[in-house]
Amino acid sequence: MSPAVSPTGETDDGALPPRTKPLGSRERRRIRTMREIQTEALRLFGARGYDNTTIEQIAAAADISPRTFFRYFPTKEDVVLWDEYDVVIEDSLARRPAGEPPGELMRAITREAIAWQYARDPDRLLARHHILFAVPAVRARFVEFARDGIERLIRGLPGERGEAEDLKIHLTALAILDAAGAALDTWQRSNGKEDLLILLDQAIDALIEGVAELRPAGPRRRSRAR
Amino acid sequence: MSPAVSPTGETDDGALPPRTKPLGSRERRRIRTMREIQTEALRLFGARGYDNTTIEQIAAAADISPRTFFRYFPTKEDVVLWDEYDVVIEDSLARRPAGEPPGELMRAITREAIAWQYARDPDRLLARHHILFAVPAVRARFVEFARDGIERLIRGLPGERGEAEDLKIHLTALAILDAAGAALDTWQRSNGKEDLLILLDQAIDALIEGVAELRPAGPRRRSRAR
Amino acid sequence: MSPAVSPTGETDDGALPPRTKPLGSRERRRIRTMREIQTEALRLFGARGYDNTTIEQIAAAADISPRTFFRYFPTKEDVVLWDEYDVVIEDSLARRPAGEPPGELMRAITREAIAWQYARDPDRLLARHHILFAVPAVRARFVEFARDGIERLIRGLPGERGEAEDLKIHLTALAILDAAGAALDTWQRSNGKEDLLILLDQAIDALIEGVAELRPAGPRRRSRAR
Amino acid sequence: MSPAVSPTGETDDGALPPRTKPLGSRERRRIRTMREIQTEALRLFGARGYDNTTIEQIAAAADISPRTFFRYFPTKEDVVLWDEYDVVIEDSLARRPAGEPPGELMRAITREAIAWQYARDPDRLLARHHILFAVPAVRARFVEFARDGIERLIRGLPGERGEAEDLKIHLTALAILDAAGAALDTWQRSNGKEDLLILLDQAIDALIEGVAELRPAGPRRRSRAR
DNA sequence: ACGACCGGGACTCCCCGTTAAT
DNA sequence: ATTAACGGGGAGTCCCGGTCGT
Repeated sequence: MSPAVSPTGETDDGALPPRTKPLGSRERRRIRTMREIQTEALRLFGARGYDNTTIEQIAAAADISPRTFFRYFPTKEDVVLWDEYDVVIEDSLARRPAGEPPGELMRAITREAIAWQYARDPDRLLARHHILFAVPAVRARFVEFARDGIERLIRGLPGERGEAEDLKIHLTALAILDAAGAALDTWQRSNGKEDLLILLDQAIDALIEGVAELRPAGPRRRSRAR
Repeated sequence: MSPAVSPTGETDDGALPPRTKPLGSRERRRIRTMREIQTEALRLFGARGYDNTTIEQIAAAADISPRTFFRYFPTKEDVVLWDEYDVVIEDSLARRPAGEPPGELMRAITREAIAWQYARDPDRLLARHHILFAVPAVRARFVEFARDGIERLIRGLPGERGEAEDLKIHLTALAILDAAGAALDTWQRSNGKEDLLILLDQAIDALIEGVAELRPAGPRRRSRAR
Repeated sequence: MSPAVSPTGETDDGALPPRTKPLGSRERRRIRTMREIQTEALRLFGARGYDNTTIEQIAAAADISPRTFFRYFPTKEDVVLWDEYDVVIEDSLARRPAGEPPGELMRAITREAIAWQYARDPDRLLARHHILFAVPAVRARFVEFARDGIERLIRGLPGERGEAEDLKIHLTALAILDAAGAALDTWQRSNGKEDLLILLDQAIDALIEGVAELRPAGPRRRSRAR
Repeated sequence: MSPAVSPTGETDDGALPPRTKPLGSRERRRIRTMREIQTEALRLFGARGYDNTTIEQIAAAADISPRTFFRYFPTKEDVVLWDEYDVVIEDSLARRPAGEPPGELMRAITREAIAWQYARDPDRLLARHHILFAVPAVRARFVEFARDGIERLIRGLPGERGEAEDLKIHLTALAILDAAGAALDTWQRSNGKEDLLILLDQAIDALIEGVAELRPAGPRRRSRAR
């Protein structure tokens, strides 16, 4: 579990990755506040459990009012899910080679997003995924969140594709996300002892193998050439 | 909206499956009550929206007390998700040929569960999936629900398998479920006009194609973590 | 300010007036709880002001949860407005002579409702009207409340009347209510020193005089016989 | 929905009244902004309902910040109530003949205020009163508002009167306002089809008739309090 | 088994005060 | 000198669970 060393020597806590366009001071401040709240929340969740921690307690610990908590995180679940790599994704996208097959693109984005958090603050990632694993409501929201991300990504893809093609990409991306989820789960169960990125690769390989064993159903009912 | 008649003539599609063991009269009564509650709930959801309908209103419409609602459905979401095929699954399982590859088994179970509802009461299935599609919380709970089903199924599988093998089955099953979800979504968006089972087969074919295009990552091990 | 002496010798606190049909034990209990809550609320309002008192404080003083407060009183305003004579009104109605002109009926009902509270617990009535007078939101809700009462009463009136007749009754009732409001205001400003019922009669007389001085506008624009 | 042309040929109905002192440019600008905000608000209220529209949405539609909304309108209700005739009232007052009986004065002012809006922008008046009728909180605030107006007017009346006289005026004015409210309600329920000013006259006539049927209570003093 | 009653936490909305930016 | 941004706080609604009596 190698802790993150920012390549830039910036001293401010929570340096972000090199950005195409830097964030305004307001945005920076907002992110810092969110991280502070998250820090307190994760601490309390770890100590007393997710369900046994109320927003009021989190707010008190973070020295804000309950009302303000909701200004930053629309729901209690979000304080677990949030991380800064959301911002990173579009950067990743910009760096992918043109013409890369969409499936590979999805995999690469997923991998980078995870790797980034993993390198930067593995403890926080671990704490978040302990809860993610244990609390259905949080997990559910995560899935929803990821699903939205996929749709946005597909819509953002260059070129014209048919519905069938989009469906293919969509399902591939979903399967990759499930694989990532499984990797994260295993990693979290090992308490961060295993190497997350290796687990991720293994999960994707397992996915490829498993799906390859399915027989296409198509010919049974459609005229499309066998 | 005509109930599905499979063009292939396969007998399993939607036919009322022979039950291994019949239900007790108490169980029957419970199921009838649940269906009544669900009927009223779906009617109200359709008329005023899911979020604008309170449990109190559902209870009033179904002539029960709010408290009793929760005796039948642990949450508001469940009244959308619930259907009788839960009971059907173990029957399906019992009828699968021994030695069937797990992936195929998962696909067959999924297909039968959907086909059963589709043949029996397509309008209700449609109403439920309209909501499922529109309300994130319900969708989330559905995913959770399905995920649990997979784990139970895997644990129930005969024979010994290693962790790697289980992971493979797990991810394959998840991918199939996602495909089923996509098919259901498309079907629901078409307002039931399209043939659900054909959509399901198409989705699974799309999944197979899409995942086949991924390059295994395994061999490269861990040249660089990031 | 003569305190109420219940004509019945019942020892239970808060005896209600002789009822056509007695209330169930559940209803009795509910009314007692509401009075307890109101007592605490009025005490706090008197001590610290209406706006400076939170529901949480009232709930704490009444030994209930805030949630329960709202089960009894839908809004904070209602805890000021509520009194038991709501229940009394239909009794009053039943005792009015058949064929009484609607205007007189309205006046009599209003008078009895006020007189009942006035005789029974003038201090409470005074405390409530101090707030009613001082807090616009409460006063507003009171007007709304009274208006509803009038509409219900009109609908409950026997016999067939045209729209024009209903309008006449409606406006007369409203005017009487305003007179009652003015009487209550004056009474409250005198801190209960004046005789409320005399004030009420004076206000209604003033209303009659004042309106009598208006010239009908009708003939200017309508064909109806002068 | 044709603006009213009074059959009587009276010139005061709805004509833009000559202003005693013109408004400053700042004031003009303020009024224009308020009208813009109100326009957007009424549009949203009509489309999605009063309660389902948040201040944030109104602010967004009017391109201002939520905070700024409150600089123009102290509450959400006020955006419905506000209109420009407030300014008109003192003009009306100045033009009334000296020595006019107070009751007639009240009636005339009320009538002019309504007629002015009715002639100027009947659609807006209708939209406002649809909400006024449907949303208790708004209606309540309107009553409060009108009541204040009455008190200010009475205080502004020339000459010395006793308390009894003031009470008479007060109650008469209130009754007239209720009549105006009833007329507005009927008009609004007819969707603006009926002639508002005729309805107003009819309502006042009904009031006069109804109150005339009441017997003065005065002489009987206080034979029995209950 | 059911219903009535109550508790509690999440969450939204209105509204206001303070601070910051223009 | 306005305007926006931010934070705070109270009211109110909803979901859901526990308890008790029937």
